[in-house]
Amino acid sequence: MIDKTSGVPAYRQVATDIRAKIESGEYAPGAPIPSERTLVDQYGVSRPTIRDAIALLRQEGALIAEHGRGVFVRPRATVQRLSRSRLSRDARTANRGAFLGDASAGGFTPSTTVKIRFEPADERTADLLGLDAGEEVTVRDRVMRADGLAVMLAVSRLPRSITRGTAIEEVNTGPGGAYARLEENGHTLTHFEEIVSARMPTPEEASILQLSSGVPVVRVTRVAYAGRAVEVNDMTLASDRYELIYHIPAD
Amino acid sequence: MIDKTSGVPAYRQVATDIRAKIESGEYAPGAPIPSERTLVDQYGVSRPTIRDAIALLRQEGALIAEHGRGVFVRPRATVQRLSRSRLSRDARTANRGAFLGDASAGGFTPSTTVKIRFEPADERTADLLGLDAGEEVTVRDRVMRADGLAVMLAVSRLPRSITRGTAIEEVNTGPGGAYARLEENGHTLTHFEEIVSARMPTPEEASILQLSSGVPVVRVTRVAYAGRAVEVNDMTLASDRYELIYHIPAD
DNA sequence: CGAGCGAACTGGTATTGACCAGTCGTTCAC
DNA sequence: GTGAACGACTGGTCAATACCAGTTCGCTCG
Repeated sequence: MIDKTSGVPAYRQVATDIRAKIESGEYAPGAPIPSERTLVDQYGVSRPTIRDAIALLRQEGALIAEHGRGVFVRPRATVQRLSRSRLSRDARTANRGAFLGDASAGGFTPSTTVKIRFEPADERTADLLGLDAGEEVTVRDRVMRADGLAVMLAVSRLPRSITRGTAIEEVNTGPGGAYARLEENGHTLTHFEEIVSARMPTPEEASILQLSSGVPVVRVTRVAYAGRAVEVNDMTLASDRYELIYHIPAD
Repeated sequence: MIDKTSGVPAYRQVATDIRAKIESGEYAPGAPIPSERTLVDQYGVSRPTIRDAIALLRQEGALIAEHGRGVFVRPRATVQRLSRSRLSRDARTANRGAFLGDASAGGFTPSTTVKIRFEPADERTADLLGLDAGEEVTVRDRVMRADGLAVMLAVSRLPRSITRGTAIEEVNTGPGGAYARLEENGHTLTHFEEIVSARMPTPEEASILQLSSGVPVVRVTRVAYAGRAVEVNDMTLASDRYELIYHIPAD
C-alpha cells in the first residue's frame, strides 16, 4: 500500500489514502476509521507515522479524535446558516438586537452573557471611531450561544461620550438593542461596514467556542455609522457553525 | 522550566512558554526562534516533544518552519485589504471585471488564468440556479493572482442556455467582464447574495495558493440574480492576503 | 438479577535513536 | 580573485518502545 521509493513521505501517502476513502464513502461521515494499531498493520508503518497522517487530516478538519473511543470522520457541519443580512431598522424594532434576529430566523434558542467595562481607546479603536487615543470608550464584551453552545464572541466599543446615561452602559440594553438606543438619542444610523477575514483560533477562543482542532474562526469587524462612526464591533465566529449571508444590490 | 508533576503535557507547557515569549516580544516577528536541538537542551525534553510544541504553534499560525533555515515567528500579515465592496454597474463599465476593480483599488498588478468547460449541473448547482439536474452549465475556472502570487480561486457556473454565443464562453470575456455580457443580452442584474464561511484548505488549495500551514481559506459563494439566478461563483481566498469588505445600508 | 470491578480496547504522551534533505558559510583548489 | 566543494548547521521523516488515560463491555460477586 505504501511505496517507500516514491519520495513521498509515508505519512502523507497514508493520509492521502485515508482521505480518498473518506471521499469515496468507504469511511462514512460520523463513522470511526480503524484504530491506530490496526492501521499500523494495514499499512506496515510505525504508529508515530500513522499518528502523523491522522494529525494531518485532523488539521484539515477531516477527522476528529476522541480519547478512548476512536477517530471519526467529521460529520457534515450543522448548517445553521444564521442569516446576518439584516441590520434593518424593521428587524431591530421587531427583536432585541441583531443576534436575536438571527435566532428567530434560525430556529434555535439564543442566550448571551454580557460584561460591561470602560477603558481608554487604543490606537486602532481611536482611529476607527475618529477619537483621540486615550478617550474613554464603553466596551460591551459578549458571548452568544445557540441552544447553549457558544457560537460567537463579540466585543463592541462605542465612544463613552455618546453612551453616557443610556442603557448601552447596562447589561440589558432593552428592546431593539444598542442600535435602537443610539437612534433614540439622535444618532440615526446611516450604514454599516463589515470587514471579514479568517484565521486559526487562539487556545482561549478554541476553548470558549469548543472548537475541534482544524476549525478556523471567522473574524468580522463591523463599524456602524451615524454620520460619524459610532461603534466598532469585533466578532469572532465558529466557522463550522456560522455562515454569513450578505445581500448586495446591483447598482 | 517544565513541571512534570502538573498534569499539563510537556509539549503544551513548551508551547505556552514559546507563545508567551512571542507575545512579550522576546521572539520578534520574522525572527527565528532557537533551533529544535537547542530547545531540547533548554527545556530538558526530547526532540519529538519539542516538535509537538512547534507543530501546535504552527497550527495556530504563530510560527513558520523553513527546512534547513529555522523556525520563524510569523511576520504580521500583508494587509492587502482588497476591497470587494463594489459590484456596481459603474465599476464594471470602468474595468474588466470585479477582480480587476479590486486590483486598481489595491495598487497591485493582477493576472488571471482561465479555463472554460461545459458540464451537466450537479444537484447543488441546479438547485441554486433553478435548473433541472443534468442541464448543461458553462464553467469558468479561474486562478487570480496579485503581483504573481495566487490569492483567489474562483469557479463560476452559468446556465449554458444564457451563455451560448456570448463571450462568456470565451477565455477573454471582454470589457466589463461576464456581468457586462449578461446585461448586454437582456439579463439586467438586480442583486447578489454572498454566503461567507471558512475552513482549512485541502492540500491542493494550499499548494496553489502557496498557503503556509495554519492559514485557513475563506469560502465565498456568490449568486448573481437578474430576475432569476444567473450565476453561481464559488471563490476560495487565502485568508492571510485577502479581506472582504461589505457595505450595508441601515434601512 | 443487578451493580461494580476489571480486562481489553481506544487514543495521548514521551523517550531514544537514526538517517534524509535543505541552507549557508568557509575553505581550498584553480 | 573566484568558484566549487565540503562541513556544520537547520528542519523533516521514521522506527521501536513504553507507559498513561479515557471508554466500553462482559464477567463476577453480592
